[in-house]
Amino acid sequence: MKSYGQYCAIARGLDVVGERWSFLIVRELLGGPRRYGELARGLPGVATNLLARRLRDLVGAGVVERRKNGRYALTRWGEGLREPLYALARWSAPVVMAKPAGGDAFRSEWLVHPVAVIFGGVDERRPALTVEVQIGDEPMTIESRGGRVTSRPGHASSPDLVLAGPPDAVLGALAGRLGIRAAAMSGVSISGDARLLARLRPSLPGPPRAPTGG
Amino acid sequence: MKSYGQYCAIARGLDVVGERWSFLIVRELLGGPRRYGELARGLPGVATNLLARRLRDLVGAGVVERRKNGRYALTRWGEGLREPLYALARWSAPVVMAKPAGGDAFRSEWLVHPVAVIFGGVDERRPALTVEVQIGDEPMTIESRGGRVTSRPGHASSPDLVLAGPPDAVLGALAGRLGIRAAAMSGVSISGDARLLARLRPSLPGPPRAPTGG
DNA sequence: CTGCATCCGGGCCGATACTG
DNA sequence: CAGTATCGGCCCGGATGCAG
Repeated sequence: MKSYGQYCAIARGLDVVGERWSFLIVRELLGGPRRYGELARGLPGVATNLLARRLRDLVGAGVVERRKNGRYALTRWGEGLREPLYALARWSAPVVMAKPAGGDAFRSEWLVHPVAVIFGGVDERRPALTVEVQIGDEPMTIESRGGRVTSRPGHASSPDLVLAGPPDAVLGALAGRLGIRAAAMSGVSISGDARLLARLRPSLPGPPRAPTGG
Repeated sequence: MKSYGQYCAIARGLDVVGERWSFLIVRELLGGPRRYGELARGLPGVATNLLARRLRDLVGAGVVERRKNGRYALTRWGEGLREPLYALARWSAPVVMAKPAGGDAFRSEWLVHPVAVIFGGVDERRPALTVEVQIGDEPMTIESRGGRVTSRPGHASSPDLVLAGPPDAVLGALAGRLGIRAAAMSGVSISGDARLLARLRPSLPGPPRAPTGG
Protein backbone atom coordinates (compact mmCIF):
# COMPACT_ATOMS: atom_id res chain seq x y z
CA MET A 1 0.00 0.00 0.00
CA LYS A 2 1.99 2.92 -1.31
CA SER A 3 1.51 6.19 0.53
CA TYR A 4 1.76 9.75 -0.71
CA GLY A 5 3.49 10.63 2.53
CA GLN A 6 1.44 13.76 3.06
CA TYR A 7 -0.42 14.72 6.20
CA CYS A 8 -3.60 15.69 4.35
CA ALA A 9 -7.03 14.11 4.54
CA ILE A 10 -7.30 13.84 0.76
CA ALA A 11 -3.87 12.28 0.34
CA ARG A 12 -4.37 9.88 3.23
CA GLY A 13 -7.79 8.96 1.97
CA LEU A 14 -6.24 8.15 -1.38
CA ASP A 15 -3.64 6.06 0.41
CA VAL A 16 -6.55 3.86 1.49
CA VAL A 17 -8.77 3.71 -1.59
CA GLY A 18 -6.80 5.52 -4.29
CA GLU A 19 -5.19 2.54 -5.95
CA ARG A 20 -6.51 1.09 -9.14
CA TRP A 21 -9.78 -0.86 -8.82
CA SER A 22 -10.31 -0.01 -5.14
CA PHE A 23 -13.11 2.47 -5.78
CA LEU A 24 -14.83 0.09 -8.17
CA ILE A 25 -14.67 -2.73 -5.64
CA VAL A 26 -16.40 -0.40 -3.22
CA ARG A 27 -18.98 0.41 -5.90
CA GLU A 28 -19.83 -3.28 -6.17
CA LEU A 29 -20.05 -3.71 -2.41
CA LEU A 30 -22.40 -0.74 -2.07
CA GLY A 31 -25.07 -3.12 -3.37
CA GLY A 32 -24.57 -5.44 -0.42
CA PRO A 33 -22.23 -8.31 0.54
CA ARG A 34 -20.70 -10.14 -2.42
CA ARG A 35 -18.73 -13.29 -2.95
CA TYR A 36 -15.38 -13.26 -4.62
CA GLY A 37 -16.73 -14.58 -7.89
CA GLU A 38 -19.59 -12.11 -7.90
CA LEU A 39 -17.11 -9.29 -7.49
CA ALA A 40 -14.99 -10.67 -10.31
CA ARG A 41 -18.02 -10.79 -12.61
CA GLY A 42 -19.09 -7.31 -11.60
CA LEU A 43 -15.66 -5.93 -12.40
CA PRO A 44 -14.94 -6.88 -16.01
CA GLY A 45 -11.28 -6.38 -16.73
CA VAL A 46 -9.89 -6.99 -13.26
CA ALA A 47 -7.21 -9.64 -12.81
CA THR A 48 -7.98 -12.23 -10.17
CA ASN A 49 -4.78 -11.73 -8.25
CA LEU A 50 -5.31 -8.00 -8.21
CA LEU A 51 -8.84 -8.38 -6.89
CA ALA A 52 -7.55 -10.63 -4.12
CA ARG A 53 -4.84 -8.18 -3.22
CA ARG A 54 -7.14 -5.19 -3.14
CA LEU A 55 -9.61 -7.04 -0.98
CA ARG A 56 -6.84 -7.92 1.44
CA ASP A 57 -5.68 -4.32 1.57
CA LEU A 58 -9.19 -2.97 2.02
CA VAL A 59 -9.85 -5.46 4.81
CA GLY A 60 -6.59 -4.44 6.44
CA ALA A 61 -7.53 -0.77 6.19
CA GLY A 62 -10.93 -1.37 7.77
CA VAL A 63 -12.98 -0.50 4.70
CA VAL A 64 -14.12 -4.04 3.93
CA GLU A 65 -14.77 -6.98 6.22
CA ARG A 66 -15.05 -10.65 5.52
CA ARG A 67 -18.21 -12.30 6.80
CA LYS A 68 -18.32 -15.83 8.16
CA ASN A 69 -20.12 -17.12 5.06
CA GLY A 70 -17.12 -16.09 3.02
CA ARG A 71 -18.69 -12.95 1.67
CA TYR A 72 -17.10 -9.54 1.54
CA ALA A 73 -18.98 -6.53 2.82
CA LEU A 74 -18.32 -2.88 3.53
CA THR A 75 -17.69 -1.93 7.14
CA ARG A 76 -19.66 0.92 8.65
CA TRP A 77 -16.80 3.19 7.68
CA GLY A 78 -16.63 1.77 4.18
CA GLU A 79 -20.33 2.51 3.70
CA GLY A 80 -19.40 6.16 4.07
CA LEU A 81 -17.66 6.01 0.70
CA ARG A 82 -21.04 6.21 -0.99
CA GLU A 83 -20.94 9.98 -0.63
CA PRO A 84 -17.57 10.57 -2.31
CA LEU A 85 -18.36 8.02 -5.01
CA TYR A 86 -21.70 9.54 -5.86
CA ALA A 87 -20.15 13.00 -5.78
CA LEU A 88 -17.62 11.81 -8.34
CA ALA A 89 -20.37 10.32 -10.47
CA ARG A 90 -22.38 13.54 -10.32
CA TRP A 91 -19.32 15.40 -11.47
CA SER A 92 -18.33 13.10 -14.28
CA ALA A 93 -21.67 11.91 -15.61
CA PRO A 94 -22.84 15.00 -17.54
CA VAL A 95 -19.60 15.03 -19.52
CA VAL A 96 -18.39 11.45 -19.82
CA MET A 97 -21.66 9.54 -19.97
CA ALA A 98 -22.88 11.51 -22.94
CA LYS A 99 -20.27 9.74 -25.03
CA PRO A 100 -21.61 6.44 -26.33
CA ALA A 101 -20.67 3.25 -24.54
CA GLY A 102 -18.68 2.07 -27.53
CA GLY A 103 -16.85 -1.06 -26.57
CA ASP A 104 -17.21 -0.43 -22.86
CA ALA A 105 -18.70 -3.16 -20.72
CA PHE A 106 -22.09 -2.56 -19.16
CA ARG A 107 -23.97 -4.33 -16.37
CA SER A 108 -27.52 -3.43 -15.65
CA GLU A 109 -26.88 -3.67 -11.90
CA TRP A 110 -24.74 -0.56 -12.23
CA LEU A 111 -27.92 1.35 -12.99
CA VAL A 112 -28.84 1.49 -9.32
CA HIS A 113 -26.23 4.18 -8.80
CA PRO A 114 -27.28 6.65 -11.50
CA VAL A 115 -30.89 6.00 -10.52
CA ALA A 116 -30.03 6.89 -6.93
CA VAL A 117 -28.23 10.01 -8.11
CA ILE A 118 -30.90 11.12 -10.58
CA PHE A 119 -34.00 10.29 -8.54
CA GLY A 120 -32.54 10.69 -5.04
CA GLY A 121 -34.37 12.04 -2.02
CA VAL A 122 -38.02 11.93 -1.05
CA ASP A 123 -40.68 14.05 -2.67
CA GLU A 124 -44.32 13.38 -1.80
CA ARG A 125 -45.47 15.02 -5.02
CA ARG A 126 -43.79 12.34 -7.07
CA PRO A 127 -46.35 10.13 -8.79
CA ALA A 128 -46.36 6.37 -8.32
CA LEU A 129 -44.78 4.80 -11.39
CA THR A 130 -43.20 1.55 -12.53
CA VAL A 131 -40.55 1.67 -15.24
CA GLU A 132 -38.81 -1.29 -16.81
CA VAL A 133 -35.43 -0.69 -18.38
CA GLN A 134 -33.94 -3.11 -20.89
CA ILE A 135 -30.33 -2.40 -21.76
CA GLY A 136 -28.15 -5.46 -21.55
CA ASP A 137 -29.39 -8.97 -21.13
CA GLU A 138 -30.75 -8.36 -17.64
CA PRO A 139 -33.77 -6.09 -17.20
CA MET A 140 -34.06 -3.57 -14.37
CA THR A 141 -37.14 -2.17 -12.71
CA ILE A 142 -37.45 1.35 -11.34
CA GLU A 143 -40.33 1.98 -8.99
CA SER A 144 -41.68 5.21 -7.56
CA ARG A 145 -43.74 4.60 -4.44
CA GLY A 146 -44.61 6.98 -1.63
CA GLY A 147 -42.38 9.72 -2.97
CA ARG A 148 -39.31 7.51 -3.06
CA VAL A 149 -37.68 5.96 -6.13
CA THR A 150 -36.01 2.56 -5.88
CA SER A 151 -34.54 0.13 -8.38
CA ARG A 152 -33.99 -3.60 -8.48
CA PRO A 153 -32.98 -6.23 -11.03
CA GLY A 154 -35.69 -8.15 -12.83
CA HIS A 155 -38.83 -7.58 -14.86
CA ALA A 156 -41.72 -5.42 -13.72
CA SER A 157 -45.07 -7.20 -13.52
CA SER A 158 -47.09 -4.45 -15.21
CA PRO A 159 -44.87 -1.49 -16.04
CA ASP A 160 -46.31 1.92 -16.89
CA LEU A 161 -43.31 2.58 -19.07
CA VAL A 162 -40.69 0.44 -20.79
CA LEU A 163 -37.41 1.81 -22.12
CA ALA A 164 -35.15 -0.36 -24.26
CA GLY A 165 -32.00 0.53 -26.15
CA PRO A 166 -28.29 1.27 -25.88
CA PRO A 167 -26.93 2.34 -22.48
CA ASP A 168 -26.03 5.94 -23.28
CA ALA A 169 -29.37 6.69 -24.87
CA VAL A 170 -31.48 5.07 -22.15
CA LEU A 171 -29.44 6.74 -19.45
CA GLY A 172 -29.76 10.05 -21.26
CA ALA A 173 -33.52 9.60 -21.26
CA LEU A 174 -33.58 8.76 -17.55
CA ALA A 175 -31.37 11.70 -16.65
CA GLY A 176 -33.40 14.04 -18.82
CA ARG A 177 -30.36 14.97 -20.85
CA LEU A 178 -32.20 13.64 -23.89
CA GLY A 179 -35.77 14.57 -24.59
CA ILE A 180 -38.23 11.94 -25.76
CA ARG A 181 -37.63 12.75 -29.40
CA ALA A 182 -33.84 12.78 -29.06
CA ALA A 183 -33.86 9.54 -27.09
CA ALA A 184 -35.95 7.82 -29.74
CA MET A 185 -33.58 9.03 -32.42
CA SER A 186 -30.66 7.64 -30.41
CA GLY A 187 -32.20 4.19 -30.47
CA VAL A 188 -34.47 4.08 -27.43
CA SER A 189 -37.74 2.29 -28.01
CA ILE A 190 -40.43 3.57 -25.69
CA SER A 191 -43.72 1.99 -24.64
CA GLY A 192 -45.80 4.23 -22.47
CA ASP A 193 -45.73 7.89 -21.58
CA ALA A 194 -42.10 8.85 -21.19
CA ARG A 195 -43.06 12.34 -20.06
CA LEU A 196 -43.83 10.85 -16.67
CA LEU A 197 -40.08 10.46 -16.10
CA ALA A 198 -39.69 14.20 -15.76
CA ARG A 199 -42.07 14.15 -12.83
CA LEU A 200 -39.82 11.70 -10.99
CA ARG A 201 -36.79 13.95 -11.13
CA PRO A 202 -36.41 16.44 -8.32
CA SER A 203 -37.28 19.96 -9.37
CA LEU A 204 -34.14 21.98 -8.87
CA PRO A 205 -34.27 25.30 -7.06
CA GLY A 206 -33.32 28.19 -9.27
CA PRO A 207 -33.89 28.47 -13.02
CA PRO A 208 -36.23 25.78 -14.33
CA ARG A 209 -34.46 23.25 -16.51
CA ALA A 210 -30.91 24.00 -15.42
CA PRO A 211 -28.26 23.04 -17.99
CA THR A 212 -26.62 19.75 -17.11
CA GLY A 213 -23.39 20.63 -18.82
CA GLY A 214 -23.38 18.00 -21.54
CA MET B 1 -4.73 7.42 -20.06
CA LYS B 2 -5.73 3.87 -19.22
CA SER B 3 -9.45 3.20 -19.15
CA TYR B 4 -11.46 0.72 -17.11
CA GLY B 5 -13.56 0.08 -20.16
CA GLN B 6 -16.84 0.26 -18.27
CA TYR B 7 -19.85 2.36 -19.16
CA CYS B 8 -20.32 3.67 -15.62
CA ALA B 9 -20.04 7.23 -14.35
CA ILE B 10 -17.73 6.22 -11.52
CA ALA B 11 -15.43 4.19 -13.74
CA ARG B 12 -15.34 6.84 -16.44
CA GLY B 13 -14.74 9.54 -13.86
CA LEU B 14 -11.78 7.54 -12.59
CA ASP B 15 -10.55 7.22 -16.16
CA VAL B 16 -10.15 11.00 -16.07
CA VAL B 17 -8.82 11.71 -12.59
CA GLY B 18 -8.19 8.29 -11.08
CA GLU B 19 -4.53 7.95 -11.86
CA ARG B 20 -1.89 8.56 -9.29
CA TRP B 21 -1.35 12.23 -8.34
CA SER B 22 -4.24 13.53 -10.44
CA PHE B 23 -6.51 14.23 -7.47
CA LEU B 24 -3.71 15.93 -5.59
CA ILE B 25 -2.91 18.15 -8.54
CA VAL B 26 -6.56 19.17 -8.49
CA ARG B 27 -6.28 19.81 -4.75
CA GLU B 28 -3.47 22.25 -5.39
CA LEU B 29 -5.35 24.00 -8.19
CA LEU B 30 -8.44 24.44 -6.02
CA GLY B 31 -6.49 27.25 -4.37
CA GLY B 32 -6.25 29.10 -7.68
CA PRO B 33 -4.00 29.11 -10.75
CA ARG B 34 -0.51 27.82 -10.10
CA ARG B 35 2.74 27.71 -11.96
CA TYR B 36 4.54 24.49 -12.66
CA GLY B 37 7.11 25.08 -9.93
CA GLU B 38 4.45 26.00 -7.40
CA LEU B 39 2.64 22.75 -8.13
CA ALA B 40 5.86 20.79 -7.75
CA ARG B 41 6.52 22.40 -4.37
CA GLY B 42 2.95 21.80 -3.24
CA LEU B 43 3.20 18.14 -4.14
CA PRO B 44 6.20 16.78 -2.25
CA GLY B 45 7.15 13.42 -3.65
CA VAL B 46 5.96 13.89 -7.21
CA ALA B 47 8.42 13.33 -10.04
CA THR B 48 8.74 16.20 -12.48
CA ASN B 49 8.04 14.10 -15.55
CA LEU B 50 4.96 12.64 -13.92
CA LEU B 51 3.67 16.07 -13.00
CA ALA B 52 4.16 17.20 -16.59
CA ARG B 53 2.39 14.15 -17.93
CA ARG B 54 -0.58 14.46 -15.60
CA LEU B 55 -0.97 18.12 -16.45
CA ARG B 56 -0.97 17.27 -20.13
CA ASP B 57 -3.58 14.56 -19.59
CA LEU B 58 -5.76 16.77 -17.41
CA VAL B 59 -5.59 19.55 -19.98
CA GLY B 60 -6.52 17.07 -22.66
CA ALA B 61 -9.47 15.84 -20.64
CA GLY B 62 -10.76 19.37 -20.07
CA VAL B 63 -10.18 19.41 -16.32
CA VAL B 64 -7.25 21.84 -16.37
CA GLU B 65 -6.42 24.68 -18.72
CA ARG B 66 -3.25 26.51 -19.37
CA ARG B 67 -3.50 30.27 -19.10
CA LYS B 68 -1.56 32.68 -21.28
CA ASN B 69 0.77 33.63 -18.42
CA GLY B 70 1.92 30.02 -18.27
CA ARG B 71 -0.16 29.16 -15.25
CA TYR B 72 -2.34 26.12 -14.87
CA ALA B 73 -5.90 26.48 -13.65
CA LEU B 74 -8.99 24.37 -13.24
CA THR B 75 -11.63 24.70 -15.92
CA ARG B 76 -15.24 25.30 -14.88
CA TRP B 77 -15.74 21.56 -15.01
CA GLY B 78 -12.58 20.90 -13.03
CA GLU B 79 -13.79 23.24 -10.28
CA GLY B 80 -16.60 20.78 -9.76
CA LEU B 81 -14.12 18.29 -8.35
CA ARG B 82 -14.15 20.22 -5.09
CA GLU B 83 -17.28 18.34 -4.05
CA PRO B 84 -15.94 14.81 -4.54
CA LEU B 85 -12.60 15.75 -3.02
CA TYR B 86 -14.13 17.28 0.07
CA ALA B 87 -16.48 14.33 0.36
CA LEU B 88 -13.47 12.04 0.37
CA ALA B 89 -11.75 14.19 2.99
CA ARG B 90 -14.85 14.16 5.18
CA TRP B 91 -14.89 10.41 4.93
CA SER B 92 -11.22 9.80 5.60
CA ALA B 93 -10.36 12.53 8.07
CA PRO B 94 -11.94 11.17 11.26
CA VAL B 95 -10.04 7.92 10.87
CA VAL B 96 -6.78 8.69 9.13
CA MET B 97 -6.01 12.17 10.42
CA ALA B 98 -6.15 11.03 14.03
CA LYS B 99 -2.92 9.16 13.42
CA PRO B 100 0.09 11.42 13.97
CA ALA B 101 1.78 12.96 10.97
CA GLY B 102 4.92 10.93 11.60
CA GLY B 103 7.27 11.45 8.70
CA ASP B 104 4.54 12.74 6.41
CA ALA B 105 5.06 16.07 4.72
CA PHE B 106 2.87 18.95 5.73
CA ARG B 107 2.18 22.32 4.13
CA SER B 108 0.21 24.90 5.98
CA GLU B 109 -1.61 25.88 2.76
CA TRP B 110 -3.32 22.49 2.87
CA LEU B 111 -5.16 23.73 5.96
CA VAL B 112 -7.59 25.71 3.84
CA HIS B 113 -9.37 22.48 2.90
CA PRO B 114 -10.01 21.06 6.39
CA VAL B 115 -10.94 24.55 7.51
CA ALA B 116 -13.49 24.74 4.70
CA VAL B 117 -14.82 21.31 5.62
CA ILE B 118 -14.94 21.91 9.39
CA PHE B 119 -16.21 25.49 9.35
CA GLY B 120 -18.16 25.40 6.11
CA GLY B 121 -21.39 27.22 5.38
CA VAL B 122 -22.75 30.47 6.71
CA ASP B 123 -24.18 30.87 10.20
CA GLU B 124 -25.06 34.36 11.39
CA ARG B 125 -24.79 33.27 15.01
CA ARG B 126 -21.11 32.57 14.61
CA PRO B 127 -19.05 35.10 16.56
CA ALA B 128 -16.35 37.17 14.89
CA LEU B 129 -12.98 35.64 15.69
CA THR B 130 -9.39 35.66 14.48
CA VAL B 131 -7.27 32.58 15.00
CA GLU B 132 -3.64 32.18 14.11
CA VAL B 133 -2.36 28.67 13.54
CA GLN B 134 1.34 27.84 13.66
CA ILE B 135 2.17 24.37 12.48
CA GLY B 136 4.97 24.29 9.95
CA ASP B 137 7.17 27.22 9.10
CA GLU B 138 4.36 29.22 7.56
CA PRO B 139 1.59 30.59 9.78
CA MET B 140 -2.06 30.53 8.77
CA THR B 141 -4.87 32.81 9.81
CA ILE B 142 -8.47 31.74 10.23
CA GLU B 143 -11.04 34.49 10.37
CA SER B 144 -14.71 34.41 11.22
CA ARG B 145 -16.55 37.45 9.91
CA GLY B 146 -20.21 37.93 9.18
CA GLY B 147 -21.05 34.31 9.83
CA ARG B 148 -18.48 33.03 7.36
CA VAL B 149 -15.11 31.45 8.14
CA THR B 150 -12.18 31.96 5.80
CA SER B 151 -8.49 31.17 5.95
CA ARG B 152 -5.38 32.61 4.38
CA PRO B 153 -1.63 32.25 4.73
CA GLY B 154 0.23 34.72 6.93
CA HIS B 155 0.17 36.13 10.44
CA ALA B 156 -2.90 37.66 12.03
CA SER B 157 -2.48 41.26 13.16
CA SER B 158 -4.15 40.80 16.54
CA PRO B 159 -5.42 37.25 16.94
CA ASP B 160 -7.97 36.35 19.60
CA LEU B 161 -6.49 32.88 19.73
CA VAL B 162 -3.19 31.31 18.74
CA LEU B 163 -2.67 27.59 18.32
CA ALA B 164 0.82 26.16 17.83
CA GLY B 165 1.99 22.58 17.72
CA PRO B 166 2.17 19.40 15.66
CA PRO B 167 -0.27 19.03 12.74
CA ASP B 168 -2.41 16.18 14.08
CA ALA B 169 -2.90 17.82 17.45
CA VAL B 170 -3.70 21.29 16.09
CA LEU B 171 -6.07 19.81 13.51
CA GLY B 172 -7.70 17.72 16.22
CA ALA B 173 -8.28 20.87 18.22
CA LEU B 174 -9.76 22.69 15.22
CA ALA B 175 -12.03 19.79 14.34
CA GLY B 176 -13.12 19.36 17.95
CA ARG B 177 -11.92 15.80 18.00
CA LEU B 178 -9.58 16.81 20.82
CA GLY B 179 -10.79 18.86 23.74
CA ILE B 180 -8.71 21.71 25.06
CA ARG B 181 -7.10 19.53 27.69
CA ALA B 182 -6.37 16.69 25.28
CA ALA B 183 -4.98 19.08 22.69
CA ALA B 184 -2.65 20.64 25.23
CA MET B 185 -1.45 17.19 26.27
CA SER B 186 -0.80 16.37 22.61
CA GLY B 187 1.55 19.31 22.32
CA VAL B 188 -0.68 22.22 21.35
CA SER B 189 0.24 25.47 23.01
CA ILE B 190 -2.77 27.74 23.30
CA SER B 191 -2.96 31.47 23.87
CA GLY B 192 -6.49 32.75 24.24
CA ASP B 193 -9.81 31.14 24.85
CA ALA B 194 -9.89 27.92 22.80
CA ARG B 195 -13.51 27.30 23.75
CA LEU B 196 -14.45 29.90 21.17
CA LEU B 197 -13.54 27.39 18.45
CA ALA B 198 -16.57 25.29 19.31
CA ARG B 199 -18.81 28.24 18.49
CA LEU B 200 -17.37 28.40 14.98
CA ARG B 201 -18.29 24.84 14.15
CA PRO B 202 -21.75 24.29 12.76
CA SER B 203 -24.16 22.79 15.26
CA LEU B 204 -25.26 19.50 13.82
CA PRO B 205 -28.90 18.56 13.71
CA GLY B 206 -29.72 15.51 15.78
CA PRO B 207 -28.00 14.45 18.99
CA PRO B 208 -25.78 17.18 20.42
CA ARG B 209 -22.08 16.40 20.08
CA ALA B 210 -22.38 13.59 17.55
CA PRO B 211 -19.46 11.14 17.59
CA THR B 212 -16.97 11.85 14.83
CA GLY B 213 -15.93 8.24 14.47
CA GLY B 214 -12.34 8.41 15.53
C1' DC C 1 -16.72 -25.03 -9.01
C1' DT C 2 -15.13 -21.27 -6.22
C1' DG C 3 -11.31 -18.75 -4.33
C1' DC C 4 -7.40 -17.55 -4.64
C1' DA C 5 -1.61 -18.00 -5.56
C1' DT C 6 2.08 -18.11 -8.93
C1' DC C 7 4.41 -16.69 -12.91
C1' DC C 8 5.62 -13.52 -16.46
C1' DG C 9 5.68 -9.63 -19.97
C1' DG C 10 4.78 -4.84 -20.46
C1' DG C 11 3.83 -0.43 -18.88
C1' DC C 12 3.61 2.97 -15.34
C1' DC C 13 5.87 5.07 -11.52
C1' DG C 14 9.73 7.40 -9.25
C1' DA C 15 14.40 9.48 -9.09
C1' DT C 16 18.07 11.77 -11.35
C1' DA C 17 20.30 14.12 -15.09
C1' DC C 18 19.90 17.26 -18.58
C1' DT C 19 18.17 21.15 -21.81
C1' DG C 20 15.76 25.55 -23.71
C1' DC D 1 11.92 28.20 -14.33
C1' DA D 2 9.67 24.67 -16.95
C1' DG D 3 9.82 21.04 -18.42
C1' DT D 4 12.26 16.54 -21.44
C1' DA D 5 15.19 12.27 -21.49
C1' DT D 6 16.56 8.18 -19.49
C1' DC D 7 16.59 4.20 -16.68
C1' DG D 8 15.61 0.79 -12.81
C1' DG D 9 11.97 -1.22 -10.35
C1' DC D 10 7.49 -2.05 -9.12
C1' DC D 11 2.74 -2.52 -10.24
C1' DC D 12 -0.65 -3.92 -13.36
C1' DG D 13 -2.88 -7.30 -16.42
C1' DG D 14 -3.51 -11.91 -18.39
C1' DA D 15 -2.90 -16.83 -18.25
C1' DT D 16 -2.32 -20.76 -15.68
C1' DG D 17 -2.25 -23.85 -11.68
C1' DC D 18 -3.88 -25.60 -7.37
C1' DA D 19 -6.41 -26.33 -3.00
C1' DG D 20 -10.83 -26.73 -0.43
